[in-house]
Amino acid sequence: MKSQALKGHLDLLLLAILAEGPAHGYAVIEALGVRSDGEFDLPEGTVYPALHRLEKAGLLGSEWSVVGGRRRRTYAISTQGRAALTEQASAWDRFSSAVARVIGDHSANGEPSWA
Amino acid sequence: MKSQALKGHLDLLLLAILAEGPAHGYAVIEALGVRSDGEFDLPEGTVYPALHRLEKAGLLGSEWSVVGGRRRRTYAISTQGRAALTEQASAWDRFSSAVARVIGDHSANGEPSWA
DNA sequence: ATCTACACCTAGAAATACTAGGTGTCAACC
DNA sequence: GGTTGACACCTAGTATTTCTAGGTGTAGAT
Repeated sequence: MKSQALKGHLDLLLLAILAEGPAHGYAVIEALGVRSDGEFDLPEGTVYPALHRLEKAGLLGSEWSVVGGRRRRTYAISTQGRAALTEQASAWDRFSSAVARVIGDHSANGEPSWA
Repeated sequence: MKSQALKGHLDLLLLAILAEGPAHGYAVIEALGVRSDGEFDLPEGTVYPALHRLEKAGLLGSEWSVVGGRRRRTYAISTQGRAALTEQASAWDRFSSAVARVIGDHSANGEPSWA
């Protein structure tokens, strides 16, 4: 817990989207927007470098293609990526319920600890 | 949403702890550990600068004292800080439920979008 | 005397996410 | 024929956050 207890969660989101099937970067951004009901409208400058990072880490593979005259780089999750997804999803569960415990429970208003 | 959609959540945690009553830095770290059931065991180098930042931003006030021969800096949340807490708590709710929507729902496995 | 817990601090490194540009294709519209 | 907007990719540099790795000093117990 001492190590990066408050890490970012973008990798988890990207892996989750790609766990449903291969997609290219632009489609990943749109899927995140749709699946989050508009909460996530991530700039390309955030997502593309992250995809590159995940590919370099072996969690994704990619392939170029041309569709309708436009080139696309389609990413697919790897076995390692699925393992990372499982791990990060459970880390998210722990993290988010810990946050809930901290911010909820505003009832225990007895003596302040500093007396 | 386009702007810092994935911000860190430390400020929220600190404000939530201090909303229950004033406390000094070391006590805040311990309270976070206890309230999160050990999930958050944050290094001092993470927490102290964050408290300074929040004070500079006007969300906290602080006062020095000496207890048992040891000097302490006790922080208290300000009115602005309470407003920020309310705002950040609801941002957290939106954020965490959006994450849940993205990583849950692994059933819709129809045609991949890339055809 | 030394060690641990308490209690504070900072500088610099590492990582993350964003801004702000850039390239090029295609379809629609004027 | 020219512009505009959606599609689709990219990177360099910046801002911010968080962590590492030290440092100082008091008090109490061994």
